[in-house]
Amino acid sequence: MTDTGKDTRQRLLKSACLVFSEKGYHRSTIGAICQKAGANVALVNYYFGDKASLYDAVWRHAFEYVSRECPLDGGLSEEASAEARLHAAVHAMLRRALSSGDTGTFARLMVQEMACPTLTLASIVDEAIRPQADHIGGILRELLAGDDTDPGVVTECMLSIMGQCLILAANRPVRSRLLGDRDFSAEDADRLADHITRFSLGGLHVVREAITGGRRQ
Amino acid sequence: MTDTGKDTRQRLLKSACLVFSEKGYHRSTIGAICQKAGANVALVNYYFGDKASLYDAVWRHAFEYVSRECPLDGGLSEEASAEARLHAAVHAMLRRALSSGDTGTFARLMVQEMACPTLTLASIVDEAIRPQADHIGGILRELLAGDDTDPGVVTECMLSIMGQCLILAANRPVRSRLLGDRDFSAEDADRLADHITRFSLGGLHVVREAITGGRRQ
Amino acid sequence: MTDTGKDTRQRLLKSACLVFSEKGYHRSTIGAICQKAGANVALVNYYFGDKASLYDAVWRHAFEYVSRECPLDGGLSEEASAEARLHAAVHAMLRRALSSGDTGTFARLMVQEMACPTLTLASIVDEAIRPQADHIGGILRELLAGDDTDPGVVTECMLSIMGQCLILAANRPVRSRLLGDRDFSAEDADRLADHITRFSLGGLHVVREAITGGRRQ
Amino acid sequence: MTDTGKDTRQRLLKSACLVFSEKGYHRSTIGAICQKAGANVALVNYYFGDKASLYDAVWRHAFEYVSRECPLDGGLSEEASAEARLHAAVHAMLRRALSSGDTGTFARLMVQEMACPTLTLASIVDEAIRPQADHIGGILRELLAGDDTDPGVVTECMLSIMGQCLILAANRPVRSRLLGDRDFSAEDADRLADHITRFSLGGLHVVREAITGGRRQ
DNA sequence: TATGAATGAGGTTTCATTCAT
DNA sequence: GATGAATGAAACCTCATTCAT
Repeated sequence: MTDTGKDTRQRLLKSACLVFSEKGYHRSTIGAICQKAGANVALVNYYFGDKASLYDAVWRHAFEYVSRECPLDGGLSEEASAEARLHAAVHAMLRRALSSGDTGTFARLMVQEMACPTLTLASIVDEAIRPQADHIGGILRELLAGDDTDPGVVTECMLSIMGQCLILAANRPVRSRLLGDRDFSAEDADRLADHITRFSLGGLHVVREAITGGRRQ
Repeated sequence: MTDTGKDTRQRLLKSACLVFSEKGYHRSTIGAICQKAGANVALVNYYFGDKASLYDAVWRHAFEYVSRECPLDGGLSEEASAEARLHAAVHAMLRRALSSGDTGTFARLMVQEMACPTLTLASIVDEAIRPQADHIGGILRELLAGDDTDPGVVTECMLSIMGQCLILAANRPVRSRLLGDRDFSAEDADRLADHITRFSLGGLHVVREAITGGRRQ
Repeated sequence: MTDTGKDTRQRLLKSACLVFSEKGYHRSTIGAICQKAGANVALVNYYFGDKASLYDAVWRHAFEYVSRECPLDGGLSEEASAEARLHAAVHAMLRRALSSGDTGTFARLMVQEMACPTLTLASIVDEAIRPQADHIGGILRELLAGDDTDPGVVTECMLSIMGQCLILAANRPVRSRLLGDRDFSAEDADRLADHITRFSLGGLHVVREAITGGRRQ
Repeated sequence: MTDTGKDTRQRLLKSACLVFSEKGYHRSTIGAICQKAGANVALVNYYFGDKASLYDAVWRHAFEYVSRECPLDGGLSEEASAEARLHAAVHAMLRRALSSGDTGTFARLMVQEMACPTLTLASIVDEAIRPQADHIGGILRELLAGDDTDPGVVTECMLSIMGQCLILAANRPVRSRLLGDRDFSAEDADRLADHITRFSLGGLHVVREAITGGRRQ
């Protein structure tokens, strides 16, 4: 019987993940979260303090979950080829972007924050987003000109790649209205990962040519 | 001659453009919009009917403004090369994404809708977003395999390109926290347009190889 | 061109008659009245002072109109039989109750006041309603026991008759929902006047029997 | 044991009965209802959802109360004479019309709806008003020509009787201004019921003569 | 005489939060 | 741990009225 407490807390957290990631912080109401969890409205404050702290807890949960279930290295060792590791990272980002359950929470929260930043934003960027950007950056340096690569170029290429992935995390209503039958779902992650990896390797190839070509002259 | 009347309406519209594009529909309050415009709260109702209709007016204004001041064809004729037209379209999207004034309103509203769609979404997509997607699609077909190109491939490449541009329209706080000194501003539009165009042409080259190479064999 | 003034005033008054009699004082808005009249909102205050004074003017207009077009004596001389004069009064009240245009305004305003009295109520009762009640009362005294009739009995019978007429002035939605196909319209005034007169003469006969029978014993 | 909870809901309902039946739906404000109940304005939403639902609850309450405390059959069995049952129905309607407390709420709400129908009107007519009209109609058929009676005649006579009762439910201010000392109160219900029953039986007698006399000839 | 603009008050509703039990 | 009740702030909207022209 001591489990009821933990259990209710978990139900609230799960419900909050769904609601916050779908509607964003401000459109979400504590009432809706509690109703979906079958819990009393006062319990959010009991377990989490207030709405903002619940939001923090949701972020932490989503980050831990996705880092564990859907890591950017895809299980590959550091010795795998840069191409393979890029494919793994793209694939992971796409699974995050296209999933609807727990796996998708993180990417959708990110889209929400990119539109409407909350006070939580700073720590989110520091703890969750920058490490992933650095991970991609490391792979890109290998694919470009090694450690000597101009950091500005790395940043540009990183944004090129993350942009291709993040646009797919935009809310389903927009995408399905725009794309109609051709909208994507989680099953398309493999195919899209192939496309984006190939497209990006092509792009990176040209960028590297420009760099090293310019350097040799 | 008097500063009343049309002037107040314009001030309200301008203020609403700023507030809506920065905070999104739901977080924006009529009170804040009117305060910034130096107008009574009831005037939104007087001039626009209600909050939703004001939002519609803001979209229309932003769309007209950006279509006029920052068109995707960049003033190029239809006979220009596909590469040049792609560069023009990317350049236009980047100026929209990175500008802070009226030019930037449209892209920021789009990011807001991708996170928190409103009831206005459907007509926005139909009237404003799809034509632009089609414009890019037309250029891409030329760069790939002509009118025979698999529509699915065109869609994927279009998303690759729009994704690279849209990620830059994410709210400034997120970007500057992540990128620090290397964050971009409107002055970087030229350089970034060069990068994204080059990167994308590299990607498209590989994609076309895969298509036509596969077909010829 | 000096006619525009009077003309606008008249249009406002007419429009106000329709709106006030349909919705009552409080649900009616100056905006709706002016819109129906094709006039600016400020003109009500210009011509009538404020909403309450417009309402007063409407009452006066409706009372004068109905007194002239639909008098309770129906054009009969004082020498006509009491039965004929009762029929005329009932007929007039029914035409007022069932008409939809100017003729119907007075009765509908009365129903509104009976539900939601306004500050105008007192003068309305004194100037418009009591004279009519007295007119009916006079006829009834003739049909009962002459001038000796107990005033309480006259009042009771007067209410019996006016009640039968006024219930037909209740708003059309209620009646048509309740009565369905058998709801009444202005064309039924003749038939209903016959019914109510016959019914009431029957009732008055019994009441007189009770009075005079009791007196003789 | 605490006075909170159910008690507050009841206080709100009671207060709403008073305010709605006195002023009608549109003139009544949630603020006034809550103030009279000593409750916070948000509690209407908490207990009833919104103003319209509170109004529904008031109707239901008033209907149940009056059906229980003041039924049209007055406790008489179906075998009682039609005259006695008519007297009971008239007596019940008058007690409803003249009472000031809970018993009077129903009739006063009805007068309000007859002047300013709300969206609730349709269900009110169906659930509360039509059954009562049918009850009277049944008695009238017995007093006229049995089941063969022309339904139109039954309707006319029913309106004659209900009209005599409903006019007494008109708001007190109107009546007392018109009648002065002779205005009625709940204590007059007995006497008025006698008058209206006698008056109506007289009227019905004549109507029946007209029907059956005409038929026999 | 007429108009459009502007204002302030008041009404309904929503919501995060707190409290007593 | 959990609940229902209660609160106050804030948001949107409506409307009568006033003002300058």
